[in-house]
Amino acid sequence: MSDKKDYKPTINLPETPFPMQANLAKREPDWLGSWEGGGLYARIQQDTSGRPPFWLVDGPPYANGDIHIGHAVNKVLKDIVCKSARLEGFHVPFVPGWDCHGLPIELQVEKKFGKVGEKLDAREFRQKCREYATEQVARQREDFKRLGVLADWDHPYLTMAPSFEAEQLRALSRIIDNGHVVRGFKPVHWCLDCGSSLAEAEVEYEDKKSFAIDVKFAAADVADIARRFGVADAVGAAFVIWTTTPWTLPANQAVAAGKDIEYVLVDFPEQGRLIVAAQLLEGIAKRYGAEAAVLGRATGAALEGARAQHPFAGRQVPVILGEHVTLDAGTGLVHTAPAHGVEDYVVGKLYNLPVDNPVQSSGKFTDATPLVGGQHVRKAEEPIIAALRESGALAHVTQITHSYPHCWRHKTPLIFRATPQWFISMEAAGLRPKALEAIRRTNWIPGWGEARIHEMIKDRPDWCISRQRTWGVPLAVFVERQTQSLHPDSAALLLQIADRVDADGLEAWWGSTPAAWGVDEARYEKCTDTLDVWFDSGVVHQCFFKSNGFTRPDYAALDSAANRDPATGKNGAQSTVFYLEGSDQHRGWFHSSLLARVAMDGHPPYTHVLTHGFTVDEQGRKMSKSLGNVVAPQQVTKTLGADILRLWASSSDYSGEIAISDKLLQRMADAYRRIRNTARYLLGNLNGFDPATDMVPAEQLLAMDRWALQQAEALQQEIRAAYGRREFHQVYHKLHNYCVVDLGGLYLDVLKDRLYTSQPKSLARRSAQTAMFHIAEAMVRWIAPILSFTADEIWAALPGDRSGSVFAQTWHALPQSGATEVDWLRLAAVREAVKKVLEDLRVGGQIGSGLNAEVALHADGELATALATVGEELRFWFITSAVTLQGMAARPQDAVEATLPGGETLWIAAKASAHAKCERCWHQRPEVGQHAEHPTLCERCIVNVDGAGETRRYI
RNA sequence: GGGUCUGUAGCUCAGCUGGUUAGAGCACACGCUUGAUAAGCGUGGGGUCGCUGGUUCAAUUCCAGCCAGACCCA
Repeated sequence: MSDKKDYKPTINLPETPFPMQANLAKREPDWLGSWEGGGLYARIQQDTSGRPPFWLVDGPPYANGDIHIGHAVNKVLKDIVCKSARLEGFHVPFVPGWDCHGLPIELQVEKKFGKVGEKLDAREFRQKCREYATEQVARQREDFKRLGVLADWDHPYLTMAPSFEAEQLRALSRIIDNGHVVRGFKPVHWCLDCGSSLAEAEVEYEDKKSFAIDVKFAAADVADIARRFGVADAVGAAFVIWTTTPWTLPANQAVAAGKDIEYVLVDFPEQGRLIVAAQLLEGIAKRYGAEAAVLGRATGAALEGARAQHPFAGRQVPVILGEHVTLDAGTGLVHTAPAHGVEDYVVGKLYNLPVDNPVQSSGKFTDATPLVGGQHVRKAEEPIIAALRESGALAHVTQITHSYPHCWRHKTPLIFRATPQWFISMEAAGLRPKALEAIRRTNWIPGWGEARIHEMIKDRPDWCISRQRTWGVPLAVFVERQTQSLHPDSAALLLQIADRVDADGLEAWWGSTPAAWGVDEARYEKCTDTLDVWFDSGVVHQCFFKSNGFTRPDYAALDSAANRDPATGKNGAQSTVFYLEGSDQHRGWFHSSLLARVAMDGHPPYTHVLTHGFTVDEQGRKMSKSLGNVVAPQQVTKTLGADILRLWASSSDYSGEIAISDKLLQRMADAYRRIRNTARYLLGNLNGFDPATDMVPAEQLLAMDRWALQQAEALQQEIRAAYGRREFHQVYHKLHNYCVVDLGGLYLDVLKDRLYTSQPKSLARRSAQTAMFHIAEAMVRWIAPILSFTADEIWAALPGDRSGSVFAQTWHALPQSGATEVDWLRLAAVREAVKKVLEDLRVGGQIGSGLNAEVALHADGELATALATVGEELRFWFITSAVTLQGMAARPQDAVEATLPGGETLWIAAKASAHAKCERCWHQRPEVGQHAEHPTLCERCIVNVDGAGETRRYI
């Protein structure tokens, strides 16, 4: 045996199988496999079944195309909400859903198999749509799963499931029964190429070049006009309207003026006497290339009721007042065709104007239409303009380019066309005020969501729920042939139909005759419309619970005073139904869900509604293929791993735009490594620690360990609060800062000496391990909602019983160890000051490691007392070889003054140690070389190696 | 054009009801360590708080306008 002893084996270095390299992209799929194989979701639901419920209702993505980063963000945020709610002690079912009907799927199927009636009949076409949607759901489901989203993937809800569709018809039955459904003729976006109306979401705005014409509507009674303008003579006077849709002139029913706008009667040399808005006269004169003499003035209000001659239809139309009349462009007088414009329709209703619509579904004018009878709308404009010119009614013509609605499929300009449609009326049974009240009782996160949806509901027109499509849930009602009104037993019949659909699917309706339902075929016909797909998803609150075997939440109870926070008046104090979607859904799903539920029973469908922003690139631009800034979630999971994507999703304040780029993701990977390594270090030092036998009681813990646990407790409260506010970026920042600053930069760094050099089973080491164990127990839960894969991996590596899943746990109860007599904040401030002084020595080349130095602190008063409490052990705090404490007066020449944040000052003198370095603990101590047996060790190391072990009290 | 928002260091975020030299972390630079080592520690530089006015003794924080961006609607 050599006389040189090897002390390395007496050092307790961290050891753990938990790898430093996560290799997430490669390993996550294996974990997923074991989650699925072990029926993790079902097991957790079972383990947590006794808890109060927390419903997160999944807004169904549309079953078409692969998921993009926006889908990923949305589902991950939902998953974080669910997982954190479980930690908070709730039972949280998370059932994913898909929106399966609608036009985009029809288009995909058309592309593959042709239009309905070409190669496939409607029934076969629907079957193909169903197959297509099924494939899409399967694809999207795999991508969502890959993100680590813990949900009931084996039992999703589908809007095309017969049980869902049946329940949807029952919902419609109730809404009809409550008197909300009305039939109307309304102008809707109409695609001349589809030959059908379009949903709002199917409309795209693009630039279009249009004729812009000024048209004269001759005054019908010039004496009346003269009187209104206070002039003697108005012979030849004409109202001038401006329009960019000349084809709508055949349907003109009025000229609209602004109530408070001032109009002038002017005389143009060639055009004659014209009536236009005073403010716009200058521009008009420029347009006509002539000067005009003002003859008289009148407000719009004074013109109401005047009569004008339609330029070619041979009828007189009234001058009416409309709030939509502006002075932005034109003449201040607006051509009004109720059949071809929403505002025109609305104002027309006030004045009881006819909604006569001369345009047929084919896009051709009816034969009876003056001037352009039988012609196609697209070919009608030039003849109309020519005729106007000929009759002298055309004051001006030009072309302009403006933003105009287009069909998203054909990219062709749309028209507005009044068509018979079914509506959920905002007024018929008081839906609007009820909905506005329901909004007030709902928690909107962020708070401004309330104002946003309130403004939308306040102004929105009736909800058109009828569509002329093939792939959808039928508007299964019967209509009287003569009057085109609903069968009086519609609500009851719908229930009957729903039961058949439940059993046999939708074809039970499509293939049926009225007689099959006991309806008189001579008098009633089947409505062949489908329901708007927004109605499908809008009744998820009714359908999915039933279709998936859950008891539906009691919406009345959710909306009752018992569930209301008396301070805020908001529902959800006891029981929660949570919706979480992108901010576009204020107009979309939040909106449709609200209207549908309120129409059914007057209650909001949710207690909490959270919205997030959209993803943009690092320069704040939206993602687009042409910009090449698209980040695909599939690519991220394949390269960096889902936990990196999840960490990114959590790191950003989602209330605004959420930026993503490869660079940002790389940053997240760096942050991830830091968190992972912190966990790994904790695990490594728990080597040999069995909580069942080695745990140190709280009151015996060393002071610094108790302090560390207090910090962890304080942080846990902050993290819980942040999860509760759903401010996940706060969780991320707090967690990361904790790992970097509190643990890495302080506690764990200082702790190393004790962990490594004290005896394995000593109180000194067990105390540290106890604290680290609790910190790890707490931390694995903090990160579980976000870094789910990593949390599971840590969970498995932690000592103790791990038979349950980390996702079924509640927050870790950290031991209440009580305050310590050490003033840690002061000590931390002094530590910072010492580090600066040491850095000066380092830069000067006098020391390398801090252990090369010894420090003398010169302080008085409370600060001196605070330091003296810890005394000798301060050297561990600063990670230096020695620390001495003296009064200010005794400071040497080279001492450096330091001022603490609180204003206290002290002097710090640091110098390189002259003593030999202990081979074992690396402290430079005078005792090294003094001991015969262990000449290379310091005193405490000798005790640790050969004796009873050193005693630590504080650090 | 209307509704609802957003704009603090290169990046992600703090800055409560207006009040001393605007804070973190990351990134960056320079060191240390080699017993968390494809790790860890320390020190340091970096912001006219979107712009312009206004209120105030005092504004990143209140008001108005403007600019840029997002979602929704027209």
